[in-house]
Amino acid sequence: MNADQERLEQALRSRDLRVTRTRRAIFAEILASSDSHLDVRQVHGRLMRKGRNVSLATIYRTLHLLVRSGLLSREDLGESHGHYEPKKRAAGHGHLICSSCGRVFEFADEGIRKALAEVGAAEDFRLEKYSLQIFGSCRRCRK
Amino acid sequence: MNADQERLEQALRSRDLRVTRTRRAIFAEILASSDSHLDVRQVHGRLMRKGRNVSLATIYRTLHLLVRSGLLSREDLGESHGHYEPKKRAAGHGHLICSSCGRVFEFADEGIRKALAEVGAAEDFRLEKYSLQIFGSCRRCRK
DNA sequence: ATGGGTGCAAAGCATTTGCAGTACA
DNA sequence: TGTACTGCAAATGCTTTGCACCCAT
Repeated sequence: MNADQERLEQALRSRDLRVTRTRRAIFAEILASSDSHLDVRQVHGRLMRKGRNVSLATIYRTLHLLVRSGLLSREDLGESHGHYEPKKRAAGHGHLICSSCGRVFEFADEGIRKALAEVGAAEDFRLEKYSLQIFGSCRRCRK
Repeated sequence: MNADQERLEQALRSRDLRVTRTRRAIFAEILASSDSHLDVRQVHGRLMRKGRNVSLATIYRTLHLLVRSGLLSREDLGESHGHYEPKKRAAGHGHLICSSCGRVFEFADEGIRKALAEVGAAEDFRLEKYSLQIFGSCRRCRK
């Protein structure tokens, strides 16, 4: 049993929720592709290909649950559906999205964090989290 | 005929598109509520209340058109549907969104702009535009 | 008049929900 | 064993599309 699965068990048990095979599988799938920002259909496809018959409804329910429990975060990458990734410690981080090839690069820059805090302060706004998407073209696509 | 309507005519004519009553009305509605970030249903509601029988389909089509023409921009404010506002000169600006009352405050901070450009440069990414949402609680709601 | 614009209804996606059956504590 | 969990299918919400009619040019 690895550390991530233990975090999952702990999070679920502490909320009197059950630790099921399906929940383990869904959580593991997101972690295994932590740099790909999977969407619901991708998670479903990967599980089905492994012979796990999991319904879309359960995936939606489980992902919501894991987001509420603080294990995952849902990201908006400029498409009509959401993407999921393991939750970072910081209260937010940004995504560089290539408009051409669609690849996503993450970043968490301290300068931005500070600039955001200042903007919030100027408006007397208590910052909880932020969501930042930068669209552009990556080096590979510019050639 | 005011300056905004002239901009609309110019934008449409230059693309060999027709200047219709319906398009004028939709554009005017967004401008009239430029600080409210209207969504499609709100635009529809306001027009209907004024006795203009405009279909949702046409509103969707027209808003897309105006975004493509550079007159409006579509913003994602963390809901499952989009919001529209007059397009600003700058290639992007952010929104402070109160998680409690839902009010939206805009800002365009030079410090953030610079920090973003630096992040892009570090990854050799050519920045086209950005979208930034800061969630938190406004002063009024914290009391 | 003629081709683009519009309303209406149906279709398309992403997501949620009701319900009956299944499996974890 | 009892109840939360799950699959299935139907429902929902937002948005797009097909088609016949309408109106700017």
